Amino acid sequence: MARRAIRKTDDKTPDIRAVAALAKVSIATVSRTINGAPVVSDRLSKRVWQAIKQLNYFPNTNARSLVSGRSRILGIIVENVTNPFFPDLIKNFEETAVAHGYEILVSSSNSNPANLATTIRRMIERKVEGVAMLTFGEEEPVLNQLAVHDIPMVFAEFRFDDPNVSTILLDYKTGIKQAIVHLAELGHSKIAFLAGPHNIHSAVTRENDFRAAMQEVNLPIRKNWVIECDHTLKGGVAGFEKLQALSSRPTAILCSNDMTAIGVLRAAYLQGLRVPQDLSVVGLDDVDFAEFTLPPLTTIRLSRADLAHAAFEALRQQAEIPEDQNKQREFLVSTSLVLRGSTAPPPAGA
Amino acid sequence: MARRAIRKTDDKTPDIRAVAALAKVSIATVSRTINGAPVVSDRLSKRVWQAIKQLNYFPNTNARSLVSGRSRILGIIVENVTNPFFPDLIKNFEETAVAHGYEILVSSSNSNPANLATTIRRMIERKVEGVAMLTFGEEEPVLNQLAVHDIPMVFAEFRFDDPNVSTILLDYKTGIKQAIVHLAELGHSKIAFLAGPHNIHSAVTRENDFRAAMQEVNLPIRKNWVIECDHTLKGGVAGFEKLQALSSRPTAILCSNDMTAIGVLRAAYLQGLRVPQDLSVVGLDDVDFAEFTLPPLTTIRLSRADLAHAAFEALRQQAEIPEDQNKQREFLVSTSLVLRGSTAPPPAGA
DNA sequence: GTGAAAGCGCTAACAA
DNA sequence: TTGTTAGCGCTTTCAC
Repeated sequence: MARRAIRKTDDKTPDIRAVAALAKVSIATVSRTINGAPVVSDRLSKRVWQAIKQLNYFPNTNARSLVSGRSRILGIIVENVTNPFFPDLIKNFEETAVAHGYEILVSSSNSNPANLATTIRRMIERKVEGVAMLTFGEEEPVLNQLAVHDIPMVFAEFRFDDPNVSTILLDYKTGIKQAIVHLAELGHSKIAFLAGPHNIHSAVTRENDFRAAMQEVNLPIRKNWVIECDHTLKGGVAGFEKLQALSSRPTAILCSNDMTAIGVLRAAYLQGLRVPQDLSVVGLDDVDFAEFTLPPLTTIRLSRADLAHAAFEALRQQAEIPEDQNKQREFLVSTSLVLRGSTAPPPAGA
Repeated sequence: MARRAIRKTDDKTPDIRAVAALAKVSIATVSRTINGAPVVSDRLSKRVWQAIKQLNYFPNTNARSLVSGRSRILGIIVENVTNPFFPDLIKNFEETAVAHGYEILVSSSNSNPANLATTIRRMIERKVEGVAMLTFGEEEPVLNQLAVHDIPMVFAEFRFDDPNVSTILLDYKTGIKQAIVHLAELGHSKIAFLAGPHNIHSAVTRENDFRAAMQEVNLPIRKNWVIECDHTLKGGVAGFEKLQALSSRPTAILCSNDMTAIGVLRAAYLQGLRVPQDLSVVGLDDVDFAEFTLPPLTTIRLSRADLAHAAFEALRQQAEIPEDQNKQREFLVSTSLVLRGSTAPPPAGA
């Protein structure tokens, strides 16, 4: 109570009224000046900015949001697994958002339903203006809850016919084709594919694109050489061991993601197989440390920056473009091969 | 305008008044129920929760913050370099914060002064209740700006005598001592240290702790074998090459951080030196992919989870414990050696 | 072009 | 124990 009284007089952080008083204008004029309303005269505007500086005034975002109904906060939900792809995706999304004056709420939901519910609640309570759900699976529960609250959403590889929902399509085809061509040009014809789990859209798409690319360059696809793994390092190790157990082995392995490829690198090393001399390995994602592996991993880059930008842009349009106008509802993110040290011509005898 | 009218009647998101009306109580009772005030009778409380569920009501955080003066938002500022230590630190901080009902604002400030200013502005405008500045340097500008706004802060290895400021002390000594003892027990006596840049407190501390540990186990410190690097992979490569250029070379290298160690791994590999048979390497940090390097890196773990917890706890106490009560102002985070595959006895002839 | 005044949805006195 | 009411700091009509 005493404290309250003191603050009132002394160290109260300045509000819009204090600025108005100092600039000898109304609070409406201060508000207009700050928000760049085109009507304020230069004379008053100057006085206002001067007062703002003098008082070291910061507008209160809460009050602003409360009255305007706009929070300038966006949510992002990703898988919270050990895959280093996602932290980097969040970082890119955050940077883009902040550059445009938005804040972000990040979800750590471990594809655990209870966490997901909490996440959604957090986002609704903070009045997010849009949610990017970049999980490559399990979109439905989020979709349903958020739709009720009329919150724009963007998904990856998941289409839904609602004006509030945008989709980012990932063009794996281009990068995968480049990788297969690269391998073929090196002289490989025995190419295996370590696939991702079939319950994830993106894994299935990647596998299909591998098959298509192989056919386009007229290379045979051996049934034994396409193995479902789980997008983890351990899965890569297991996949590699299955391949090694075969009597006829591939000279090159394309992996559905980088973690799988890193598992292959590890397993090959332990078995005394040299990469790339004895075996070529290609990943997909281009996670940050793909360049730090030994040898540095040749991989298909799925740019997190591009993906993040697309997600942000989709949400921004939903939030800022009036309902009756057309907005882009589909975005395409491409991939491309990054050559590093894990590919070489097949060994002579192979 | 038409839209406004429609929303007003039909699809307006329910507010506290709607809940009160449906439950036939006052809005104060609804507020008390939601916030767990101990005075509400079971009878009314039940009616209120029922109404909340029925209307699918979510409290508006903006309104709450506006009136209560508490945002339940914390800020975190870290270095935004390629060092993978930091994203993980953020993730841990975020998880802890969310678990306690806080949101976080992340700074991407690249130790660029303009970005820093923007970051601080963002945080002040959103009324953060505390800021964790885990940059290991450049604390002063933040300190000064935030102090004016009476915002609690926590720093790493940076003490400042203000009731609003807490400090996290990092006990590198324990882990470094363990590493040196480990190496000595393996038979190494020729141990080099690839230091971090001397303008970062933590780098200096690490180097001092290395020197102290060496003395404690009675091992000589060769001047040539302590080299200032820059905590990057490239710096590690350069440091290794300087060591190799010497006529007398170490059999083991302790690095000031993991990125440096990974550079050494890389450079050693390219020179045909086998780790750990020909050379033992130890890192410090235990970044996520230290276990994915070849060989997996033996390193001194500085737990990001512990650091994040300490930072959160420091801020939480500042925010929640009344001014006149004592709060913990110093926190200690320890380190410990993690044995993996990059250390072994020195080669026979060495 | 500018100002007065009405709330945005909620919490916390204060009254009953 | 419950209700009434006064704002929190701001944006936005609506007058002037």
